[in-house]
Order: sequence, then structure tokens, then C-alpha cells
Amino acid sequence: MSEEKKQQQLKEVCRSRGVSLTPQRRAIMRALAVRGDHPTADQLYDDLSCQMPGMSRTTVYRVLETFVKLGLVRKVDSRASKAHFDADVTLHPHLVCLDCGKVCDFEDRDFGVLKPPAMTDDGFQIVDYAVTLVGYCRQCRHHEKASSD
Amino acid sequence: MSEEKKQQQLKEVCRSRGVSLTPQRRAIMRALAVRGDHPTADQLYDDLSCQMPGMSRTTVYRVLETFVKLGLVRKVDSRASKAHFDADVTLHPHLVCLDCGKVCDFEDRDFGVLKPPAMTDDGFQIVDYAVTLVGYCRQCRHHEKASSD
DNA sequence: TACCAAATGCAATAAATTACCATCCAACCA
DNA sequence: TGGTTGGATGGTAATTTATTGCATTTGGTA
Repeated sequence: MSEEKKQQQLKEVCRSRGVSLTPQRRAIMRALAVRGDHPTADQLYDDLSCQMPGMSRTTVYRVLETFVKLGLVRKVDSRASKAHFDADVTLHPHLVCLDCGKVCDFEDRDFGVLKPPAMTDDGFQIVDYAVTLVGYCRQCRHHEKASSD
Repeated sequence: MSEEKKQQQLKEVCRSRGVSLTPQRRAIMRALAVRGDHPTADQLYDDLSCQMPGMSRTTVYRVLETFVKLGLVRKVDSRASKAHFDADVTLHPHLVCLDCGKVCDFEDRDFGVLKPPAMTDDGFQIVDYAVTLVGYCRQCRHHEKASSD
């Protein structure tokens, strides 16, 4: 989805759910939507603090959480202990680099399309799933070569 | 794999890789292997500090990391920002509860068996993958009912 | 049994996230 | 258009999770 469409979606969802459409929320959505990778809250804060001086780190964390609740943004699991965010909420597999922690999309969107049951025998209700491919991005493989034993 | 077999494996790997088989390592492996869910380092520390007074939190973190490096334990991604550990290193899908953060095994081990390419067009080298089913465990669904609107 | 490198325990530190609260402003209404 | 108000923000402090430095202890081996 384009950045403009995402802004449109943000506007509609804010209106229909009765939450304020603040400049910060617009800026955070823009910053997230224009990135091809899937940044952490802190990476977004770094991007934003230049463009919008006074933007608070707390606000970035808070707004992202709000977006997740509103279904505008998806939280992506990575192997590192920080949350990554994705403006594309449709189900698709991700690549995670074990070296630099970068998270990006796997091109083949039909890969790993599954039909999990709505409920397990144990009574665990399944509402979503994620397929994560783990390895080493091109950049890190190149560094690796230089320093490998 | 049973807890005894896991201890056996630990012994063999320690010997072959030249690392010490300490009481702490045995205790941490036992504590992990006997749990059906996949605890965090801190949960294991809580379990262990009762049985083995003097056991240090640092040691738990450090030993788990060592086990991962030795291939004895797998680190499991969850939606929460903490690492979970699994003594079963074979590839299998996990269930993650959005409410309590608990991570456990999905019974159907053939579910989500994929064959990712070794390399993407972008030059990302794939070495592993994970399938994570997300939802609400039975316990949390019951609590939910009581407090739902 | 004695040695030594590796492992441990403790304390301090770092990184990521959340809580708190005074101030501010987007949305709504007259 | 100006006033009102409840939700949102910014800054700091606190919390949670994880890591590091260093002195002490100990498993493995001669």
C-alpha cells in the first residue's frame, strides 16, 4: 500500500474509532510507510527526531502500540529482543538477519501460506500466525567473509 | 526427548566440545527439559533459585546462550520482548499466547513444514525458519470471559 | 593432589520499554 | 470563529530484560 493510501487509512480509522489524528501520528505513520524494511521504535524515533524536533521517544512507542491496537500496523517478531513494526498488515513471510537484526519482506508472498485450525485440542484459540525465515543478509555475509576463520 | 536423554546429550556434547560439565549446567538443562512450556531465562532462574540456592541469574543467561551455541537448545521468538528457550531443537511450530506470553508446542508437528530456498534473489542466505501460531491460551480465554464487555 | 583455563557469583551497567504527570491541542459545539 | 474538554504529548523517572567486568571458585587433567 502506498504512503498516501496509508495516510488515508489512518485518517479513516481515526475518525471511525474516535481517536485524534495528531501531527505526530501522521508523521510516525509516514516514517514507517516509506521504509522498505521494518524498523524498531528507536529507528523510527531517529528518523523522526530530525524531521520533527521535539518528537518524543515515548510518543513513538505509544503511537506504534496504538496503531497495532487499531490494526493499522503489525508487530513483527525478530530473534533480537526488540520489536519491529510493519505498515503492511497483510500476512506475509519475513526475513530476519541473525547478524544485524534487520527485518525485511520475503518476496514470494505465497510461500508459507497456512491454514491453522481456529482452536487446538488444548483449547488454544489461534487468531494469527507468522512465518519467519532466519539467516544472513547480503551485507552481513560480505562482512562475514572478511572476518571468517 | 526425555530429560535423561537430554542430560546424556549434554554430557556428550560437553566432552566432545571441551566445555565443563558443571552442576549449574546440569541443573539448568534439567529445569528446561522438564518444563512443557518454553520458559524465559528469568522463569528458569526462579525455578532454579529454590532448588539450588546461590544460583546466579547471570549464570542462567550465560549458560542458556552457551547451550544455544552448542546446538543443545533453541531460542524461540515470541511477541513479547523476552527470549524463550526450548530443549527440543527439532523444527516444530509454536503457540504464543498474546495475553500471558506463554510459549508452547503445537501438537501437529507436520504443520507448517516448509522448504525455503537456500538463498533469495536479494542474496539473503536462509539457514532456518520458524512458524509461530499466535492467539489465546485456554487459561487466558477463561479470564477474558469474566472481564469481557 | 595440584594446576590452570574456564565457569561462576556479584555488582554495576546497558538497552528497551513503560509509568507518571503537567501541559497541550484536535475535535466538537455554540 | 472562539471556548471547552478529554485524549495525546513530552520529559523524566522507573522498570524490565539482558550484558559486562572482575575477583573467586572449580571441573578436567596430568
